[in-house]
Amino acid sequence: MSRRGQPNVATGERRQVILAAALACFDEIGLAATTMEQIRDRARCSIGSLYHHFGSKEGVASALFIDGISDLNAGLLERLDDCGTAEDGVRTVVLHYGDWVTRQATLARFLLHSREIHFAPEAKAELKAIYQRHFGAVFSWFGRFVVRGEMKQLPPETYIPIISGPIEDYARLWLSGRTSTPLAEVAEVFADAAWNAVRAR
Amino acid sequence: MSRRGQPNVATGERRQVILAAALACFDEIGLAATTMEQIRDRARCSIGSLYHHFGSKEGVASALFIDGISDLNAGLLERLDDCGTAEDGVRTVVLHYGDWVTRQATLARFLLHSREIHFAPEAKAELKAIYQRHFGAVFSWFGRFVVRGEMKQLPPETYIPIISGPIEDYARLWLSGRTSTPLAEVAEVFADAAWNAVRAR
Amino acid sequence: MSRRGQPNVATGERRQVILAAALACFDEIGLAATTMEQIRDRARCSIGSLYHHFGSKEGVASALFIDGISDLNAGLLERLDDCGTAEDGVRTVVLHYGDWVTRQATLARFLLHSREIHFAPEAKAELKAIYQRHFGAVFSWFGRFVVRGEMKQLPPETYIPIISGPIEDYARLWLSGRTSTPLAEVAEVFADAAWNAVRAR
Amino acid sequence: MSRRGQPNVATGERRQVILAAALACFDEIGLAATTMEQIRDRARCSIGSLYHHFGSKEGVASALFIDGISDLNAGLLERLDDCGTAEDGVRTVVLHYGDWVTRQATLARFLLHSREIHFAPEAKAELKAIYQRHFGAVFSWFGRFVVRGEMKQLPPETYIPIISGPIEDYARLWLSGRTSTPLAEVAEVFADAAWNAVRAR
DNA sequence: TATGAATGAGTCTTCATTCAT
DNA sequence: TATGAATGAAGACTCATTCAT
Repeated sequence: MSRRGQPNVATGERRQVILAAALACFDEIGLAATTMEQIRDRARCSIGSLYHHFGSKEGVASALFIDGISDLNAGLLERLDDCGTAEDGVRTVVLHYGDWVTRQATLARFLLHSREIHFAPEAKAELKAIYQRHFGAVFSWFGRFVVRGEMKQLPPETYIPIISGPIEDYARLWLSGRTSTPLAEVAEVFADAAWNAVRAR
Repeated sequence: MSRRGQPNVATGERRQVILAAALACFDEIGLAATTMEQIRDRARCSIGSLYHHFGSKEGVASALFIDGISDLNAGLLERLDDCGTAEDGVRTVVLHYGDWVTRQATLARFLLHSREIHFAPEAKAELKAIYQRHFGAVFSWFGRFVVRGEMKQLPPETYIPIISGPIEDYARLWLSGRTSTPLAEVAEVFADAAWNAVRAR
Repeated sequence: MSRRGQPNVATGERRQVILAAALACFDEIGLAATTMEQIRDRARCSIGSLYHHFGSKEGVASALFIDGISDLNAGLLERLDDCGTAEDGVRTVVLHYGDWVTRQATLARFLLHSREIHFAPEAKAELKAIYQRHFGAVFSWFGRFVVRGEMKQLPPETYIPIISGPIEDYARLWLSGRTSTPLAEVAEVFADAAWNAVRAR
Repeated sequence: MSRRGQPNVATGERRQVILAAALACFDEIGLAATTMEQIRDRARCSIGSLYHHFGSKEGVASALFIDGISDLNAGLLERLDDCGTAEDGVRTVVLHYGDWVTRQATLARFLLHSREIHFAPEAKAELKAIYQRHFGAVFSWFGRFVVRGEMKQLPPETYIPIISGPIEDYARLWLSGRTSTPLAEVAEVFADAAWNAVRAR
């Protein structure tokens, strides 16, 4: 039984309420500094309920992280489906990231600080699988354009930093409140830069 | 020789010994999970000495962070002094970051996770001053090239993400061990991409 | 039976056990010098239980103080109910104090050193309310005798020191072991002195 | 060499500065909560100096207490010298206490909470000697009036509580700020009460 | 499934005291 | 006499987790 998409509404709702409460706490107080008691207060449930649904504090953080990453990834693949050209694809990667971070600012802030989370082996494995599936699909989508000579041939590990690095960096800036210009307003600049950096000449 | 047979370290040296010990602990165990006891064991000093020099655990982390950022910044300004062209400057920003991260991998890993640190108001103010001074100098260095039309005119907040974002993103990857290709080997790729993204055409 | 074979005490009972243990410790070791560990050892409960019930060391002391004062006050009002004359009332104030201190010597010793306790604002407010209610009742009881001219008209704040001061002073002496003559044996002397000091002539 | 009255002016001054600083700290922060560091800050001297003069924190408190008690006692004996009648003597005991507490309010507050001090055996012995000498002199002064039948014959331990208890009780009240009527204004009332309580009829 | 009182190992931090200079 | 950096034992308190109901 997978964690997501189960029809058990009551349970699923309780789960979501807890995750939302935890996210708010992690964001305001920090992951390490947040206590289960604080999550419980915010979720208006019992300590027992927390442990029933997530097993541990780390379990809450893992679930939040995995749900978040899955949503972010799924959205990209969906939009990539409608793209026809390399430029379209590259710009979509950048713009989708900008859109998603704007819509899910708090969750995005949490995802960007994942290194604080001590994932259990199980969660680690699940994450690895998710990443492999996702980046497999993305690379397979872009591969043909490199083959056709429409995109530069670069060391494989550098494509993602070059395309997503700038907007991700700006997202950190914006999410931490150190800049007031909305992501949406500058996303096109990063899309341009990304395409300029990887297009073949 | 001091009471328990340890060499009587000069004050400044003692400070450095503690910071090095703390960095090693934060890196291996994580900031939140590291205890003052562990730092003390590693620094071979007393708990009292730790508190005498840094006041609190957060004080140790703050000092480490400020020292690190200052070193990184100072190095860049020094190298920028020898640059004559815009391209030279842009490439130097990227390459210096790559060099520094390679040389100071552990410290770099720590700096990249600054959000875990709960800076005291004082430390916050000091950091702000450091950033303002540094970025003031950097922007003033590059400003003339934008004026002369040798670099694109972009929203000011986007230059740093566009130029440094990719190598920073790759640095995260490399520092976390998720790629084995050394930073030095791909740094030129990011330098090219950065210059391509900001040069005027 | 609970986990470690201790009888599963009712919540109220557990509270009382802790308070009794704390009182014994405070008396033997001193408030400041008593550690929570010592209280726990004596109460045969966990540290967590201590904090669950009282929140802090100061919380234990406050509760002990408030419970004690309440018991002392309640006893006086009860006995005052049965008094018909001013002399009866004045003597009862003195004698009840003597009786109570004799019966509750340890608790009395603790109450007489209240200034060591750092009450939280909440506890302070509760205490103030208790005092106001109590002294309001006592003054209202005695008021008619002053009006009728059976007791001297004195500055209001001096009645309590004049009536209770001597026996309280002696109680300090006796409780600290600096005199061996029991309170009960000299209480009548203080009752006489009190009545002599406030009766109208 | 006794602690008081030495002609070494410089040293004596430093001693007084420290004692004054300590008194202020004890009064504001509480004896147990005051740290040597706080005393040092207030006395503007070094930690080493503190230990040189008083040996320990408890040593500071003891010296303060002994100096205070000695001053209070000496003043009474001086004034008693000028008294001719029993009534004069009894009233003087009460009024001198009131005067002294008014003049030395902070010191008085400290003396009234002596139970917090953990005197060293030496200090304990010194104190005991001081008390014996003082109360010996006082009792010897009053003794003749009891013999002559001018004062009531009471259990010896009850004289002091009866005579001094009320004003001491009021002093506690006033020193703690729970009454605004100055001691001086009500001292006569307590003098009257004391004389009424012990005069022979 | 839900509840929340109880647990206790583990932290950070304090602070009286020492002693080489 | 004076200084103050260094020491480390000791304490208050936290909080993830358990489990009987």
